[in-house]
Amino acid sequence: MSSSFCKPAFLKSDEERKKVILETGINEFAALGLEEANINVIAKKAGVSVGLLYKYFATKEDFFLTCVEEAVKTLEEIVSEVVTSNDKILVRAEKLIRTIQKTSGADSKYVKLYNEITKISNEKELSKDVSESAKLLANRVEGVSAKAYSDFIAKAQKDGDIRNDCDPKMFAFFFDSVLMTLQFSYTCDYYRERMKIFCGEDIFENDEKVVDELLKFFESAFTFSRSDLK
Amino acid sequence: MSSSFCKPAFLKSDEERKKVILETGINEFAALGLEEANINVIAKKAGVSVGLLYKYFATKEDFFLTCVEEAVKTLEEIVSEVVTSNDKILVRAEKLIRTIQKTSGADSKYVKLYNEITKISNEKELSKDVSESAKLLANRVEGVSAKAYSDFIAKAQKDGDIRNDCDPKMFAFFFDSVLMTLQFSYTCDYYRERMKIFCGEDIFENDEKVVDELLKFFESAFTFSRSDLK
Amino acid sequence: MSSSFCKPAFLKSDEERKKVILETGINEFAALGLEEANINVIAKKAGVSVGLLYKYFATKEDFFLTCVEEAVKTLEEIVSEVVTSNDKILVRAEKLIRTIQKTSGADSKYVKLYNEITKISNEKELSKDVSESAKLLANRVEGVSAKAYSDFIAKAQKDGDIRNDCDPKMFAFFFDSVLMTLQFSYTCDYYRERMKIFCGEDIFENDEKVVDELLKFFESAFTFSRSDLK
Amino acid sequence: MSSSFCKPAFLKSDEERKKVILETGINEFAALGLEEANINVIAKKAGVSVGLLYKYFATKEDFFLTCVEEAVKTLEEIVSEVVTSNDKILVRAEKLIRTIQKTSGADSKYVKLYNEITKISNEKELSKDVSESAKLLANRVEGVSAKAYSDFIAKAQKDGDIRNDCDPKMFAFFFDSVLMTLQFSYTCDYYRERMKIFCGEDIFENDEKVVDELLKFFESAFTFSRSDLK
DNA sequence: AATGAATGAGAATTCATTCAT
DNA sequence: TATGAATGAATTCTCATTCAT
Repeated sequence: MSSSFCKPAFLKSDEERKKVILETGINEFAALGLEEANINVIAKKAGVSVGLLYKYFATKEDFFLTCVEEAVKTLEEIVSEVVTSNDKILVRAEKLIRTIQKTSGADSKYVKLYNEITKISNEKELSKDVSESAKLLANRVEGVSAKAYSDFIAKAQKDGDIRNDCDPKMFAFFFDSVLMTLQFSYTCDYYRERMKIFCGEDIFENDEKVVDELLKFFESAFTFSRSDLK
Repeated sequence: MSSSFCKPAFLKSDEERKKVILETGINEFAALGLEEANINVIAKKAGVSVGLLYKYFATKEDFFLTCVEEAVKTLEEIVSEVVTSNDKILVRAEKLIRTIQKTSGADSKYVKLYNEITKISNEKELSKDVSESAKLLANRVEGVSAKAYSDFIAKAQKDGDIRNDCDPKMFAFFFDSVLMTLQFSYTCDYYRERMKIFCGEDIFENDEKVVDELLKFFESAFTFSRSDLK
Repeated sequence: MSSSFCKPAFLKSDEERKKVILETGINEFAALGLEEANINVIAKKAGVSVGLLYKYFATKEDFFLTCVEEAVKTLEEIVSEVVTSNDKILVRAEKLIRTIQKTSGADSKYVKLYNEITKISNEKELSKDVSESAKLLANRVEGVSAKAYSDFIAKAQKDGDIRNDCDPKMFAFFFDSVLMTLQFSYTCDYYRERMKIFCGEDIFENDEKVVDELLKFFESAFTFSRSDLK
Repeated sequence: MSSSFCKPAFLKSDEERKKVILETGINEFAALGLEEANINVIAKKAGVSVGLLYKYFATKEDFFLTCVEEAVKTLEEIVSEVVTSNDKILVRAEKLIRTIQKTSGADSKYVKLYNEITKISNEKELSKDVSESAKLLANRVEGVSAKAYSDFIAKAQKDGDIRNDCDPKMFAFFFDSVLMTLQFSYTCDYYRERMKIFCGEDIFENDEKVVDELLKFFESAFTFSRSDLK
């Protein structure tokens, strides 16, 4: 909420410029990571001087965090739009899947940046503050869906729509895990390759198949089992 | 097959030394990442000279890849042991989950290193070869499970054990996605936090609950649904 | 006479503003030195814009010199007041010592700035003009006392008050050296420590002792010796 | 004693190189001061790489302190040689004065560096450690003479050589103050100018006069006064 | 084979100075 | 006249890589 990683000067500055700086930052950090990205290069690409960047952000890390925050905000918006609808669970799942598939293009940088954080938080030697802050920021995305998912599952249980012998929170976690992995598969090189290995080289030309099969998987998972398996 | 990112000298050198060097490298790269890790520091920690390291590996990247290769080999072994058993699918799933839970300690470095790769493969500016090679290496881990899972699912379908209206490959992908995310949750800081958000602060003191719920989830997912959901 | 290192605009500006700017400058330069002091910070502290500062002074160095000039003026006033009295030499000495002891608090910045110059004038690489000008300015303080002291000593010799086998100028120099060092001891960290080493940790709580002993020293020095020393 | 501002690597390095590095550092720091001196320039002048300098010293400040330490050691040697002789006080004084006059040439850098410290210890914004350490180091020079002077004066009092109604410590302080100022006058630009103002333009071509007059001053100061002054 | 001292290009950050408003 | 946002050269420090021993 309180965007606390930039200096006041940044907030006061021109909207257009703010946008350009954040966008350039997000692009670079998403493409190269925190360490590899170069402040001087970012400044040049954004069409401002290094000095100005340092008027706006005390350190490279603060600038990074501000970019992450922006990316997270965007993701939150995308996610909460779909997540807070009143549709039945499978309808929502379908919407989420299709959003993930569409998002892969232009907005992939937000996901990539988010993915970058999942790694950074492990790194010792990085000032505790940076990794901790990055983690907290990115967790906001999870926060949105975690609550929405488990609430919805709980309600669906009450309505008798889905099995009631399961823990809504745990199932929400499994549900989100598949979707998050799918998200990465549509945006990050590595996960893309991984998905191809599992699903075949042409899987990314077959969006409908992905929707169908994943819905089947979720439908099944949430329903009472025949229980003759074993 | 043996992609060999090292110079012949390394292969010829003492077994013990090879082991120490790789272990130190894996530790450091897992803890700090490719950029942040320092060759001079690794050399010191491994008890050899930098010079020798450069006799063994042409570049830092080559050394990194050799470490990744080693980590991947270890993961492959761990995975294939469980994956290639002849148990029914849920028995296998349980074994995998318990392995993941046990592995979190000592062997976490292999997973962390594997996680590092998922990021690197996105990075432009990194010599194409490095990210490409890292991707290929890590994908070997997927290769093992992808094949095993989909084969097994296909067989289970034939046997009538599980629903036959689903694509074995796709389901194998979803299955693995949940497990991989679980794996990360037990080893990487960020995913750990994420799991807590979904499942509660004390989830890591409740291994049995995780096993139970996830098995329920999988059992359900693989079985015919009551199909009255909508 | 008015060496004027400032632009005409400064002279024309509001008295109050001039005062604030010089005071802030003197404070900062005294506390941090020429290099370490920051024009942007000074501007902020003085409540004016950097731009205005540059309307008033062509360079940081010019601003520094103007501050030095002001400090020197103040010191000159303090010094000449005491120095030009008509008292006997020891009475004057006592007044000087007591002034030094009292001055240590609020006006210490002038002495510190003066002390800063003693260093700057050594520095090559600094535009010749700056160090040269600083030297000339600060020497004005010396000028006042040098003349006063040697004149007085010469007169005292004529009056038979003090030994006449000594060079008034040289003795004035020795006299001033002790007083200047005392001055620094009461204002600058380093000299303070040095005085403690010589005179004991509690010397600064014993102003009277300092007065007494130093007067004894001076009295003796200026009087005919028993001459049996060897 | 424990030269604790450099890394072990420096101590292990070639004697000749150590000498060159310290000498270059002392020269530069003496000429330009801590802030203005440039590590890259020093490295070039010393004929080594910046990298190596940073192998030897963790920071610019540490390098500076090592140089100061070296300068102080040299000064201590010079001082203690003269100071600890068994001569009568005026004989010693003469030796000290002549040493100061001779030292002015080649060894002036040590004095200049020492003078630099007297300023640094005032500067806020400088890491406390640096100024504190510099102060402690330089105080060692004082330590040597403070002890020697007051001991000697006390002894001379017992022997009836000098007045016994004065505090040996205080008189030692006044004695050293004149000598220190003389020292600076023979080495530092500013004090040189100051001495000229007091003693005349040609004072530096008149070493004997300085010796004579200062000895007179000291002789007188230490002897019983005729006490008819006032 | 093995060492580790030495290199130097490159990156983050600062701050005197300018200039459009 | 006054502002303060913007500039970018310059500085400290890091670390992959080399090479004489």
